Amino acid sequence: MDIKIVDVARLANVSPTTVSRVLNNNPIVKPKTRDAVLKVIEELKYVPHAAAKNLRQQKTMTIGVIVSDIKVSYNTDIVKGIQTKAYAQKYKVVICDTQNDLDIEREYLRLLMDRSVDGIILVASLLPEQEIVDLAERGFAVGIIGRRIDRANVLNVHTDNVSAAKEAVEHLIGQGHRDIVFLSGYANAKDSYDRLEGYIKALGMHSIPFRPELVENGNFNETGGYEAFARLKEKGLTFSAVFSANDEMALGVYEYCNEKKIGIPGEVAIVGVDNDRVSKYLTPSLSTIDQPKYDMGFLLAEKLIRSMNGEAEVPRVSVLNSRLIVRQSSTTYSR
Amino acid sequence: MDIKIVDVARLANVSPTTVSRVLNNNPIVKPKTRDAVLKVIEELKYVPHAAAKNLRQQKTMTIGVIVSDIKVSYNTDIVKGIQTKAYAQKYKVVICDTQNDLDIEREYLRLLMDRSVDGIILVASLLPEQEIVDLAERGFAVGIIGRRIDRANVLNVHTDNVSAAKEAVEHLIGQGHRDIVFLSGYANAKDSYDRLEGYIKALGMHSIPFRPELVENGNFNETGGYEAFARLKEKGLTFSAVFSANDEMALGVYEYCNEKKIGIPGEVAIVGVDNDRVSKYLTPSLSTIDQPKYDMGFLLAEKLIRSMNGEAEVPRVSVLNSRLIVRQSSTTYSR
DNA sequence: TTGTAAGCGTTATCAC
DNA sequence: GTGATAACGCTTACAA
Repeated sequence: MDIKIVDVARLANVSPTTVSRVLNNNPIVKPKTRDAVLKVIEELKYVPHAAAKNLRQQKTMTIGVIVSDIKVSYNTDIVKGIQTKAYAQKYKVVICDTQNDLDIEREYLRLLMDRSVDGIILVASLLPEQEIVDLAERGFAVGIIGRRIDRANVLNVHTDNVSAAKEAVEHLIGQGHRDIVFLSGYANAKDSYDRLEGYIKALGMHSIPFRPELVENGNFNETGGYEAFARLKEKGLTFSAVFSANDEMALGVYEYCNEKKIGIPGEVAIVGVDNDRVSKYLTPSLSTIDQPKYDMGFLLAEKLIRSMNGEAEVPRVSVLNSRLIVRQSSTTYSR
Repeated sequence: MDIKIVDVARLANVSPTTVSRVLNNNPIVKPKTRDAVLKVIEELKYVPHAAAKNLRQQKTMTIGVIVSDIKVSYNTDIVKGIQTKAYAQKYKVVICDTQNDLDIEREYLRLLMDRSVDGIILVASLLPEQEIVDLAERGFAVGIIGRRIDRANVLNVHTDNVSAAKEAVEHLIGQGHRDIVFLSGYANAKDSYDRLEGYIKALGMHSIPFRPELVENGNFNETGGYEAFARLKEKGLTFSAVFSANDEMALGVYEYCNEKKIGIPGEVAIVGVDNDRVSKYLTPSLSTIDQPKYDMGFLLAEKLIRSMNGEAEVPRVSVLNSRLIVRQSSTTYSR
């Protein structure tokens, strides 16, 4: 437990420097010496002390990932992508879960600024854009996934929410719907705003008037979706379809419909966003927009690592394509 | 970015020691000095360097959690419990995802042995018991969740798998079933073995002969469950119920039944284990054994922190109760 | 109440 | 090829 490099050095009859060289695979050491040292390391079960190494080298080979909620499959899929790239490059990954709380997110950020990580990735971040920019300006390697942001030194991978939403709504229109609800997320979330834009565009392309009363906020979670849908119903509004800015809120709609015996998709068709793990298991299975979550994580990790390694020409922003997965909840002919 | 304690000290006209005292809330510093120092810290946006601090103090205030798969809700629920306790005590949490690969698990373990964490928690670990014991013997603070293990210096929280399985199977028997399949996990998993024991006990208590041909291995995953169930069906065995050692495998059974139009619970009743996030969304909803995952995480984190702080009398092993959640998949009268 | 100086365990630099 | 030595940035005796 408290064996250090000098202990190894002593037992192997070499200097600490040599041991260090062996540890770092410096090819200059004579094979014979190297083997002797390795034997002692094995014998003593020596493990280098990370803090000492980090202090001396001023880097940690670790990436910090700040996630809104580790239980959401959208986030974990992204994390998987990050991990895969990171490990391949010998980077470790530290995951921090903010529980969707902006203050906790800030606290974590401060925590990670102690240089225990070489770079930071934000997933589903609530942080105001300016604070992210500040971070970058202070010299930290920062990337953000899922949210569109185009600022100096901030790496970004996102999907085109506008056109994805448009595709989803057009799909509903194609199924014969004209009165389509839009369930939005937090008002301040750009994601949500973009989806609204796509929704309006789709309506416009088919000459369907935009009815603002059909837009309701469900705060991106199940309960919020339930309540938003309940409000719409209780107002007595007429509509035959729902486009939900994420699958979680759609779950709330399912629940409400179950309780009130409202048939899906017969009486209400639904399309969500995120392709959450549960959505394909629902009855009826939920149509949704699938984002290439894993790839987004992988790609941003790659960008970040390249930029941490001093590469100047790392493309700052990448846009990946999402795709509509049509399942039972939006198709009248099946079931 | 590279502001250090001396820079703060210089600007505040004090010694580095005083700055350090302010940072660590040492009450001995005069309020006036303290304020002056804080102002400079703020001004310079100084953040202490973790590696230097860790090196000097020989601790990191970080707990490492090694998890089999971050996508499985069983794991994330536990992690949430760990986090909550840890953060309350000012500990950070590092999550490592082994992707159910024993070699990756070993690699992570080696990584964490560099003293970048003060203690290690294993969740759904595949590691042979002896290796865990070795870890503890080398002086690391180690805890393991979900798997029963009673060895010196290894902290443990688990549930009583035997009686939980017994309860589930007795529930099925109570519903009139006598020919009950047991879908097991990896052969070497103690968890799975315990559940088998409970299964056999329950049969015994109701004088139902144990039929070994009704036990099939599904490797704890969806595909495995599908295939195991298919093998049973193709052998032409008769049975009216399935007890699956986890919910994932039950998903496979659902899939098979869907394809072959086998009615659940009419033709086959099913009970799983884990209360996975998806299980309540299935149709029919899946009866399952719910373990207090969050509490398990919380409790083990508490044990670990206490033991890292040198408390001698930390109870090594705790057993929590799981409970049967009866849903539609095992009750003939409903739906 | 504050400051001086040593030391945590590595690795980088420079000799040999 | 190998080794002595300084330095990374902080905390903690001990002194003042």
